[in-house]
Amino acid sequence: MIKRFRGEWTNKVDAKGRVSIPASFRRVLETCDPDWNESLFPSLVLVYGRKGSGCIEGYSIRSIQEVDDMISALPRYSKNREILERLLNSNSVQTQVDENGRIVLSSKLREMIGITGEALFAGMGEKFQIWNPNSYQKNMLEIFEIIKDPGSEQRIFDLLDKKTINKNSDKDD
Amino acid sequence: MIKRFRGEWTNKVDAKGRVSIPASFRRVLETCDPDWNESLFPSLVLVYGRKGSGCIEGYSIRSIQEVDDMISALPRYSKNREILERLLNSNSVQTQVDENGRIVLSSKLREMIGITGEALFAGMGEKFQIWNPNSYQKNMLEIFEIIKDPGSEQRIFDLLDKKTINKNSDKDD
DNA sequence: TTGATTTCCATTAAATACCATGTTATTCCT
DNA sequence: AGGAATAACATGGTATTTAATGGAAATCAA
Repeated sequence: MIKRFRGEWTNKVDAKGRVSIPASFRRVLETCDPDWNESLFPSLVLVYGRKGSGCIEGYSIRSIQEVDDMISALPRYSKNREILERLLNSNSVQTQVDENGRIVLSSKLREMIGITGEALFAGMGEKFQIWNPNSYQKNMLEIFEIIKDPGSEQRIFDLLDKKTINKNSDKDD
Repeated sequence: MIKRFRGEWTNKVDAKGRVSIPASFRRVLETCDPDWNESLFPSLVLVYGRKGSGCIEGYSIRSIQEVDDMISALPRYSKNREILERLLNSNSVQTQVDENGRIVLSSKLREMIGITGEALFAGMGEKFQIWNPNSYQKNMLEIFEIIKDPGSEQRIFDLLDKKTINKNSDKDD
């Protein structure tokens, strides 16, 4: 059973905004949608509220519920909760994969991330991202810049070391 | 029960990218795939994101889950987590051994490590690596260069001494 | 009615399943 | 222990299925 979004896939976006969700991503959406069964098509949530990010994020139903639960755990009338509700709830939309494995990106969403003819899907474990391919390439270059120094790359991979994870996860930004 | 990937094996890669997984590696993949039983074929994850490495890394399901769990333990929207998701999730793909014991290396993957007609599999304990045979040979030469000085070889093997492992693992790079 | 959105159908390129063969390794029997 | 029978492996070729995508018909909305 596939449970995590993996890999990079580039698909065409037509004039109506239709784009295929990579097949392997659909398998994840299916297993992570509690209402799904083999005769219907999985739902997902698109979040466009992380403004600086330059991409749209796609969540499985199970995954967005975890985020929702964390928001719900915050004090009900706190300013921080209000902000998170705006960025993750107001600025998002629930949709459903169609019978051909596609979703529709509205013109509003396409303009927001500057998508014209192609969309790049990047698996990010519990969620995925949709990018303009050029923007994605730039973003990857920024990441390689960050880890260019072997020491800093090692520090990041050290986060995956059992002995150091607790120590380091505190000061991780 | 076989638990670790061991040994070096060279197998043919055909025009479609099909290549046999060494039989002993399959035994490891089987016992380390929680969904596996004798009537089906084990899954695995190929990671191509460690750019400088020159090889693709293969993980059993159990092995990649340990990595995934540690990533999931990091703060959900942190920069470090995003970097690790990119290197280990975006730059990876889940696949399954077929009934003949083969997997398919896509042309993208083959180009990435410069594989044409043959692939060398190197057991690395909890994971394995796939190399162009020539690149692998060069990599081994680099390793022999590092341990050429008997003192430095000894220091590395000293890491396997129970009394020194904790002290040394901190500054291990 | 007309413009936009959604459903349905068709095509083709790619991925996957299926079948066959030679070769090596293992088992079993005498 | 020797040799025959059997099983497992690596690998090549072919057939079938699925994915991605374009276009048309149908539905909805203003």
